[in-house]
Amino acid sequence: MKIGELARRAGISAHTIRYYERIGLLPRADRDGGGRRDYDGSTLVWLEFLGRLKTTGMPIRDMLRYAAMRAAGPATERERHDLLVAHRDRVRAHVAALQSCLAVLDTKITGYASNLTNEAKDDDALPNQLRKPLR
Amino acid sequence: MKIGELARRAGISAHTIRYYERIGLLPRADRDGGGRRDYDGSTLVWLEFLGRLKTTGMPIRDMLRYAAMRAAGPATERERHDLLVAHRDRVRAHVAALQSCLAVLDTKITGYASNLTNEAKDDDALPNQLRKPLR
DNA sequence: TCTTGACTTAGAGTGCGCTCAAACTCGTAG
DNA sequence: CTACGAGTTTGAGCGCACTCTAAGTCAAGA
Repeated sequence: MKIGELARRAGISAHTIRYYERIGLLPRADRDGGGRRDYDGSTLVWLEFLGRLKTTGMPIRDMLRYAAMRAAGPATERERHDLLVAHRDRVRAHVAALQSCLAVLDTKITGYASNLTNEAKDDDALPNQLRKPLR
Repeated sequence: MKIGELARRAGISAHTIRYYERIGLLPRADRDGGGRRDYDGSTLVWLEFLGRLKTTGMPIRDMLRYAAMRAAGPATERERHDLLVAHRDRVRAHVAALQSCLAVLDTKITGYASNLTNEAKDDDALPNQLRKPLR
């Protein structure tokens, strides 16, 4: 698989794939006769996993640590486990924070919506000052 | 309230508050006799709301749009409502993505954990090749 | 043979959101 | 009076994660 196809399948740009290789997030790719990168399916699987880590907000330097451990073999499995557990905990906390923010957003949206409804229903029935303020 | 106290209470730096004022996210603050910024509670409330937007990943340029609408008065309420609804939808989608990533993380963590347990229990009972691979 | 398009490299540039520096002014405590 | 800490300004610098440029190579199709 050439870099273009891998990029398309992983949903990132070929530029980004080369960048990842440069910084060590991807191992140096095998080359074909003309010096072009040639990938197999395992790279796609790895990129998909990196995408999960990225979606969940892991910084590249931590992905590098994980990638280095992976490359170092099974002796690092405990460390890898611990890194993922710590990351999962952070992600869970972040999801909780987002949900609390969503509740605030819902409240505010409801406020705007009822205000807009009132305006449509009884536009001049109340002076502006008596409407529920929105902040 | 001086900028230092506001910063402490909002959980951001005074630098950041001045930066927000510079770019128009905060209105120009009232000054005391010596030209220092003097805030009332409403600024803290606004900063707290901005913090929610930030936590949920809204870029500053969208916060600026929202702030500009707020400053423009009640005529923009429908637009503000729509902006928040669009944002809420994006946040909900992001939460869903995070939860799907969390499921993948859980699976991987379980894989490492069982592998670590096996190693502790019957370290030499199986050749490495027969262990469940972890990717 | 010629053209097209995907690929190669090293390195420069971009956008975001701060974060800090330098040089200065105040108000208050000792 | 002096020292200190907290504030002021403009503008530069930073860390992150790409993203693009320039100049060149290569393989396949018309």
